[in-house]
Amino acid sequence: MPELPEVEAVCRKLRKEAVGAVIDEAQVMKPRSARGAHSAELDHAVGQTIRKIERRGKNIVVHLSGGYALRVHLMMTGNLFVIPDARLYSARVRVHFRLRDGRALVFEDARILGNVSLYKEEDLKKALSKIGIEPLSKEFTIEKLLELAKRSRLPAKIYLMDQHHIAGIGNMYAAEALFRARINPEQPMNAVTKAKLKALHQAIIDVLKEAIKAAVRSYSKPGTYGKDMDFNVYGRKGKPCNVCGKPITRIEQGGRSTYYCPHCQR
DNA sequence: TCGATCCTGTAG
DNA sequence: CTACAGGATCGA
Repeated sequence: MPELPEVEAVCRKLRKEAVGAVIDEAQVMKPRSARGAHSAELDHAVGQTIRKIERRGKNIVVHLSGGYALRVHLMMTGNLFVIPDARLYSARVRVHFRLRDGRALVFEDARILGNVSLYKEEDLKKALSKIGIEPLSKEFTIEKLLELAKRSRLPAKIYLMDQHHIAGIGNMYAAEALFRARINPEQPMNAVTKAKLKALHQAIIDVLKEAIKAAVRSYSKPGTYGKDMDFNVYGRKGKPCNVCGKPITRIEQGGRSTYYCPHCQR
């Protein structure tokens, strides 16, 4: 499920449903799903109250009483949500928190790539400090992006997906933002013109905000996974560009697919 | 900085 | 059957 907008949608829903609940039991079905450096045993979550839900990049942070916090990363196929009856959970649930009111907070993850780990608040802060700037925060200004871009020769697409610089952008929205800013995904970040970086700054913000709206709307509706938003380039290999009509190209960057319009993005 | 790797599901 | 998947980490 995850790029910033989808993670944001998950967080918003959890804020309504999970805050105030008390965890009575923590059950790890797949040990791989509960690994994590510096993480404490999940048992420490038992007896604690869910105080607050935050998002940092693509991470979900569930603040608990007692100085602990859960960090959840959905990776490719994870999801975190509340089920009405703790006993009725799917086979894909990897971590299960039974709540005192009979419900459960469950981490579902088909591919077992994501993870849930418990930290002491202090340690978590340290762990998350390596993540880059939040693109929807007021700190993410044009000047900030210009300054960041200057320091990297990474291809623009790889750069956008690298969580150390800007947090929360993944394969789909990186491609979309680059298309809107007319930037070639292979162009080194420090070689992108100032005008295009300005356009990119706005494109990132617009794309993410639109996607959050779409994700919130479609979230909870089954079968809408991947259909939050209409894309100009992502997944459209060979189809006509919405601007110039020439075919969209697919290339590989860092082992991932990149879609773009070679005519519009130079 | 690159490539392999972690896993399973699904589309072609 | 093979190719590919909205992600990140690790070692060489």
